[in-house]
Order: sequence, then C-alpha cells, then structure tokens
Amino acid sequence: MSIPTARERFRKFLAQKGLRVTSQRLAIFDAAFGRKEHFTAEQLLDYARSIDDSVSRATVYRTLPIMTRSALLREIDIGSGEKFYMPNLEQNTQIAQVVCLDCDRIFEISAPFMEWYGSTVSSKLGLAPVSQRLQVSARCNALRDTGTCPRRA
Amino acid sequence: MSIPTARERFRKFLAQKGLRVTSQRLAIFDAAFGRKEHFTAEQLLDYARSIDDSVSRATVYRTLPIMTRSALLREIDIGSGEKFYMPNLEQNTQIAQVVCLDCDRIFEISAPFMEWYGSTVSSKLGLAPVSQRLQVSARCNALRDTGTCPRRA
DNA sequence: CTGCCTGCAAACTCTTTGCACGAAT
DNA sequence: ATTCGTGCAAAGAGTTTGCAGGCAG
Repeated sequence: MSIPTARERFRKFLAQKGLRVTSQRLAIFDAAFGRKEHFTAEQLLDYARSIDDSVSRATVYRTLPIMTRSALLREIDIGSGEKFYMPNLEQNTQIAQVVCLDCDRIFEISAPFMEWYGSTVSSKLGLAPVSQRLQVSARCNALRDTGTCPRRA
Repeated sequence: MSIPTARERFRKFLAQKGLRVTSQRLAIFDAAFGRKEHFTAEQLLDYARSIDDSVSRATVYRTLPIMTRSALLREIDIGSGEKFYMPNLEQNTQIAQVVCLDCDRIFEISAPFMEWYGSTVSSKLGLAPVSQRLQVSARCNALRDTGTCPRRA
C-alpha cells in the first residue's frame, strides 16, 4: 500500500500551500491512485464520481494541476488532443514514453541517461534543463509478423 | 534560395498523390518557406493571406497535414495547446527541441544519439521505433545571472 | 465567520467538417 | 465535363472560467 503515504504527501502539500483539504480533492486523489494504467481527465472524473458522486468536471480540472505540481501525478502529452495522467510512484526518475501506434498503449521505461542528454543539449544554448521528455512512437513487431498483438489479447 | 527546389518537391508530391496544384496551396507553401522561426497555423494563415488574401483558415488546416506528410514541414508539439511548424530544410536528421521557459522560444538541435536510444528502448518491448521526440524545458542562465536574456534583447 | 472551493453552465481555443460553389485537369 | 478544392460558418473536443452558494479552517 503506497496509498496512505502518498495521501499523506497530498495533505501535507495542501496544508503547506494553504489549500483546503476537501472531500472532493481526496476523492480525486484516491481515484487517481487506485489506477495502474494511464488515464485521462474524463476517466478520472468517472473514477472519482464512483467514490464521491458530487465531484464535478471543473474540480477535476482544477485539481489536476495541483497534483502535477506536487509531483504526485505525472502528466503525459502524446500530442493526441487529450492529456494522460499517471500516479508518480517512483520519484526522481527519468522516464521515457513509448507509444505503440498499433494498440495506442503508453509504456513508460526508466531512462537514466536522459538527464545527461538534457544537460548536454541545453548547455550548448546557455540554458539549464528543468525537465525533459523522450517520446518514441513505435509499431508492434508481433502484430506485423503474426497478425496479433500479444499485449492486446 | 532553397525555395524553388522545395516548391518543386511540393508540386511533385502533389502530382504524385493525384492532388491538385492550387494557388492557395502554393501561397501557403511560400508563406511557410518564407519563415525562419517556428510558426502556428494561425500565423501561417496571416502570412499566406498577405500573399493571396483568398486563403482561408480551413485550407491552411487542410494543407498542413499534406505538407507534414510530405516531410516538407516539421510539426512540433510542446504541449501548449497549439502546434508549431517549421520548414524542414535538412532532412533525415534526428532533432531535439529545447524550449526556453523564460522566452518561450523553441530551439532545435541535432541529436544523432536519439536514434540509437529509440531502438534500444523499443526493442525491449518488442516494438520497432517509427519516430521520436526529445524535448527539454529549460531556463536561461544569462537571465538568471544578469537579469537579461541576450537572445531576447 | 471569512474566504477558499465547489458545481453548473457558458465560454474559450484550437481544429475539423458539411455544404454548395468554383477551379484544375 | 468531372471531380477535387475551396470558403464559410457551424460543430467538435478538451479545457477554462464567472458566478452564487457551501464548507473548511
């Protein structure tokens, strides 16, 4: 159970910033941390409403930036119109996204060398890296060869 | 002048795909290739209208995918709501984007190592990389130290 | 009590689309 | 002559915001 710890981090973050701990914010938080796959804002609204049906779309959209700023959630933009979110269980890690064009799934893999890439690339411009994203779009070998994606089945 | 060559590539591409060469498409093309900085769809509309004021927003949005598919234009999504475009002068190159959070400018730098990285990361998942983006958000050292960004001034 | 938070619905931004006219081949 | 391309305006998707009432501190 990493939920109690993370929820505690959330309460602490709220208190620290002078933000109020409301039942809606906690419901949204629990909904997010009960997920193991990526989710959209709209999906999060559904999940949160199944915990507390008073949660509104507006509050979800107002709470998401709070959670991403506190590094509880990771925001992933694969350029598809809507953003995806994911509980940030292991912190301080450089993560790359691989998006499968065949099944639309997002895989995240640890990418420790990205840090070096970011500084290398930024320092040439007199800039200091703040964050970085490596995103790979790819196709499924198994689907091409056998007609079926093992992950999809 | 790389414009005649590129425009020729554009005509060829259109012909090859059975698409018609219209004055609007050429105006949009010229507008795009007259730019040296990144631009948005809306800006491209303005530029194109100054060449041919019959160009409509719809046609710009319908022409952009044609130009990106033909690799004449590069599309850059920094997750800010709107997409940016850039004439693709040097082809076949892996390019990373560095976005300065202080001046909002987008710098593109060649990043040949990305290719290797994409395949390494994809192959672990049984995927074959199609494209990849490395995007670094950074802050300006000079602005922090001297209060002024040399690029802005 | 004070003022931050909330739900609702309208507004906003960027992009896409249906339609009837017009132009390229 | 066909058929594709166009402008216009409306629709769409995702997200943000103004407002009046509600609940945390």
